[in-house]
Amino acid sequence: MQQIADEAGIAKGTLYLYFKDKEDLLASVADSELDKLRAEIDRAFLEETGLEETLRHIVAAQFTFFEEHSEIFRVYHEVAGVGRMKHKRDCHPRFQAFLDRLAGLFRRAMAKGELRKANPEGLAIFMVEGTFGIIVRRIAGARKGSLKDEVELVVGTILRGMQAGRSRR
Amino acid sequence: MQQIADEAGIAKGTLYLYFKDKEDLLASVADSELDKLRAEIDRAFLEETGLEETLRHIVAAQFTFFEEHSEIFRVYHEVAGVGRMKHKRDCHPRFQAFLDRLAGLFRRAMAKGELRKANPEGLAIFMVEGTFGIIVRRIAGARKGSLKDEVELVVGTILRGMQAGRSRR
Amino acid sequence: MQQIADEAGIAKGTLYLYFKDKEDLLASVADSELDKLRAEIDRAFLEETGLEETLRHIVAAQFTFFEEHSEIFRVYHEVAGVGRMKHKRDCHPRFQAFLDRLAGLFRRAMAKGELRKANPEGLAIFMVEGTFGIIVRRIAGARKGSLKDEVELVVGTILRGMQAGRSRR
Amino acid sequence: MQQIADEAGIAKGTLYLYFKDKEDLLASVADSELDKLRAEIDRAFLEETGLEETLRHIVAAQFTFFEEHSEIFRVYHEVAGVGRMKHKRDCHPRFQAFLDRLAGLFRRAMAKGELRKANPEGLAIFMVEGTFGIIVRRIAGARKGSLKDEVELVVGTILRGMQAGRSRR
DNA sequence: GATGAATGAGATTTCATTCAT
DNA sequence: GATGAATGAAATCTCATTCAT
Repeated sequence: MQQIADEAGIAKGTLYLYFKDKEDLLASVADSELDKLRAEIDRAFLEETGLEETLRHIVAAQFTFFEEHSEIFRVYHEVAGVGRMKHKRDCHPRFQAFLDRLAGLFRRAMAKGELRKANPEGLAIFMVEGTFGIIVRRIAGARKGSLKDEVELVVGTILRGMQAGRSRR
Repeated sequence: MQQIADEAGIAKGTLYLYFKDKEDLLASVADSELDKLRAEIDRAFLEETGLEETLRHIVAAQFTFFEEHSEIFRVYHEVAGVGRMKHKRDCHPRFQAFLDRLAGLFRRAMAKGELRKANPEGLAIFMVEGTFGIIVRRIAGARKGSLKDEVELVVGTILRGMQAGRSRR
Repeated sequence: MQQIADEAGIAKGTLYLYFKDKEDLLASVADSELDKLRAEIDRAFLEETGLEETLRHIVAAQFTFFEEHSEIFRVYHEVAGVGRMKHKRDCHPRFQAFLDRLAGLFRRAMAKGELRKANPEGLAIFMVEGTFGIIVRRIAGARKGSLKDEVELVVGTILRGMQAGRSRR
Repeated sequence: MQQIADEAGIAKGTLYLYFKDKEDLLASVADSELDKLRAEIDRAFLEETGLEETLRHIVAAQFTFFEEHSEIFRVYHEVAGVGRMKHKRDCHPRFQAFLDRLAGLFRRAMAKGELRKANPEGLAIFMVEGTFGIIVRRIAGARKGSLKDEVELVVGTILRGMQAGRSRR
């Protein structure tokens, strides 16, 4: 809490004027800042640009957002997904909602025959956590390279896989 | 530590007979048990069954091992990869070695033309962390389904992607 | 630490706001209060009143200070000289500096022919630890008697010894 | 206790077959080994060689004994004199007895006019603790020099003091 | 008797939370 | 509202002591 207050440039006690406790703070901070990311992802889901563009939009939004808000990523990761599931048995409702929405996107694409049949929830988790794995390493400075390439790696792999001779339509 | 001791049915102080401190305990527990997983993954890397079978072997080994050692996964995840990178700036050497080896496998496959050109380290991270995402949810009880299907989801996606009309050779 | 906190009328945790750890606390407490004693001893060394008066001044300062700060003596003795040498292999730098200064005083007096030739460091240690031995017993209540007599005992013995017929100038 | 057991070449538990608890062990160990020193000091007190030789004998016995039993000195110092007075309010009965005997020696010498009048208990404490101060530093390796010189420093100072022109009878 | 693994009370230290200013 | 010194519950760690083998 001291560390958070320091970075925020306010006093430790002041935090408790705005947040009930630490958990509330973590959730709220992530929540409020993340609204920008959520808005962007919302837009991705709503615009009717087809599966590939939608995925590209979502993944690019994540890379871009956390590139500029690396402090938040730590909190987000702690409170939202895998990090939280080590304490509680579920992930954050908002995060779950995002996963569900992504799974829904996959499910519809499977129904339309755009994607082959598979477990849509699993695919959503796989893509999102895999993406987070790459983001963590970027934040730690262990990866350079353009965001564009990272996005292409994720979306290209999910859609077309890595097998040669199948990569371009 | 008290909690760990309680679960182990021994006294708090007893833990310190076997481990220097908390960090040592976490690392050691994971390390010793994980040797079985490492051995299995070693075997996967060494047998010459082709890229697809090797990947399948690795991923299946991970799912199977953590299915039976779910307690370890928490520790492992904390000490090895993403979890650790939130405290330190690098991941565990053994984990990094695994990532490197996997990246090497990808790199050679790319050189041979089996896989299309991409960033092999990024691909390794993506696959491993994505897999862990699924494992966490299985452990939490949020996912049922056969291990075979989970493996197929991961390996199939990595190799062939999800786009319809490209899934079988 | 609990005991110290209790006596100070504050909470255990509060101690750690002011001191890094237990050792720091012990050293600091002794250090800060001891500045008064150090100042007095400094004065003794600096005023040019001759060997005998200087020694009398130093020894009197020690008796007087620890008479009024008996709590400190315990800490001081633990952290500074003999007490510390049972843990570490040296005594506290400040204490060593005091011993050196005293030895220097003796050395110069020997050079001038005021004192007979002997090992000045040994003499300094002997006088200081001997003095501390008496102080401990005063603090414990095992000795009454005027401070003046105690000082006379120490300084008189060091300078003129106890042999009869040699005691007065 | 582990350390003590190791040095003794027996198991920790075995210590408790012979000693009730740690304090008992420290006291007993010191006691039994110290019997040799006590015997020597007894001899010093009993032989009728005059004050100076008696003191020389006592001090030499202490230097010699602790030179060869430096491990004991730590215990002895903790359990007997100044060290103990930081916990309890008195020193060890045996140590007190030694101090009393030494003070008695001084008192008789004062009565006979061999020593000038002073506080015999204080003188005993001063001499013994001063001697211990030098011994500690020898054990720590901070002092070299012959035992003979150390003895001479102590006894010479006590009897004749350091003032020039008074040193030899 | 001897052992040393196990114990647990107690010591040190941390840190989320409170509250007087 | 804002502050940060103070708190104390809980965490980590130590070590004298016990007891099954």
